[in-house]
Amino acid sequence: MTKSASLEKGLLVLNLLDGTEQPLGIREIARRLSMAPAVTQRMVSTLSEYNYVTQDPDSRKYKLGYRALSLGSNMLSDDALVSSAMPELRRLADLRNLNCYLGVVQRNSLVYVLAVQSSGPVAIRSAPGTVSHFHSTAMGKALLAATDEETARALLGSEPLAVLTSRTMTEIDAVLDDLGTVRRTGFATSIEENLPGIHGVGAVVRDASGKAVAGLSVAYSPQISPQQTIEAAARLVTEAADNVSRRLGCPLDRLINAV
Amino acid sequence: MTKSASLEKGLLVLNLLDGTEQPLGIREIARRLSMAPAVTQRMVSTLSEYNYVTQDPDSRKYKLGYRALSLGSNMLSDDALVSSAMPELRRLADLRNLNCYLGVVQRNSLVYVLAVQSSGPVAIRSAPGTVSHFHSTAMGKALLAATDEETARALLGSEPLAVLTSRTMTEIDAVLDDLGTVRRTGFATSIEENLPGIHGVGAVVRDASGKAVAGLSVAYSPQISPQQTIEAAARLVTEAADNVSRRLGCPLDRLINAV
DNA sequence: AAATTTTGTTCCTATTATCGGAACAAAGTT
DNA sequence: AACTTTGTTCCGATAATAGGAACAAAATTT
Repeated sequence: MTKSASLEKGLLVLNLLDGTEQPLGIREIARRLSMAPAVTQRMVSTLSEYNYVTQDPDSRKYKLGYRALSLGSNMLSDDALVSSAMPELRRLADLRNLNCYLGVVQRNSLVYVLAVQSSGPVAIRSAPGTVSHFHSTAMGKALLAATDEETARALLGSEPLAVLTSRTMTEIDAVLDDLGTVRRTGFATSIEENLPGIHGVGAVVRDASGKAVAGLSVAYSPQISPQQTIEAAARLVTEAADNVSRRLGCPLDRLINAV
Repeated sequence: MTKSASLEKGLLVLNLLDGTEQPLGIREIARRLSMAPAVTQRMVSTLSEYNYVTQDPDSRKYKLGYRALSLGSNMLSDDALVSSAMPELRRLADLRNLNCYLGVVQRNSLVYVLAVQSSGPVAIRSAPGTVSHFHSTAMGKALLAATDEETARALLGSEPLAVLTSRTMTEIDAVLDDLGTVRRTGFATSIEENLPGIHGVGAVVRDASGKAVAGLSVAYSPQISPQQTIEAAARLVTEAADNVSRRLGCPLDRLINAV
């Protein structure tokens, strides 16, 4: 695969600016990326022309522009999946005080597409576009369970599983074993396996062809919400996932709580 | 301002892919951008390597990748303004069934940063990053009114004002005249000036230095919500804006409803 | 089922955009 | 007021890019 060096440099500038809070000057960007200031200047000027970056009028430093925000937002608004899931997530977040997520598999990665924070005390931040792990999250395990073992192994990857908490499953076979339970019950759990002190419950959303197209999950802190139980959350999640699936035209017998 | 031709081509590919719903093939992208297929291939490969675009495994066509989604989302989560405003918008959207927006001025453009749709029947879509007009929206006029006439003229631009509805103000001087009322009352209105059948009310948010840093607005359809009045909406909007300003450390005497 | 068009992708070299040191003016700092 | 550091421009040596041609794999048509 041949690649364009100049375009790559521009993307590196975007990545850098996306990762830093404060605006950066041309020479500082150049330093961090080991590029010549003149080159950096050219990249930044081009990015600026397309509003991917903007220059602060006072400090003359650069930060991400609004195009960085708007890029990809059409993916959300034009999407049947997103518009079907949004009301369900909002309902769960508002009425039940849960942090709700919708995610899809893209290029063997688990990507969050929607994140609706509960208005309650703990907002578990996870911005759209963020990549997460299959083996440690309830959403990830729910999606794994909807595939065969071969695909699941491919999604888990060849590298050692990342250890995120003391309860993260570290063996691929242990994860695969867990999927049997997920398939039987219709939902997956993550008991402090992804974030310390956070419980998650996830289930899959299916489209008209019955294929699993997304994972829907909720997360909460049992320390702050002691009245919340896995079982109650599982009921809410599977119902919400089924509601979305129904809206996508999924056959009724493929729903988690099939009739 | 010199610019990088290759980077520009890559950005054009992103713009194209962002604007089309269906995935596009290499040769189709090349055709629409008048580029050679081999060149397009190189750009797309590079963008793909950084996950800005992904290739559909079946059709081998390309669409935006998850990096297009995640780029810029840190702007939202790390931002004091956004995290201060989000709860207020959510409250207005949920309890009062209003579509709520937060926007800032960037590079002489009015950019939506947050959009919280009401769970009610009419969701007035406006994705984050979208650019809107100063002269036709309540948020825009509120922000204009917070500046002096010279700055306001600069923000309105030199081109003729876009006509969006039959009630859109088309004369710059008429808009500037209107700002006096906005300054006196503390809020701006848009009565079907931006979207037919949609009323909007907006006010400004100020930071610790008292500077207007953002506009907060709500929109609703009076046909569907006949009980809603401009006056009631104005009270909610100015209160919400003041709450956000307070959270940003704004001096109390600079608030709209000053003590 | 065979023929044909269209697809994504790679190769290659003339061409052209890019690189980066040097130079400049404007801010900021000492 | 002297000095440093900043964003920005210039320009010749250089290295990356452009794009036609070629290929194999799909998709389409015959």
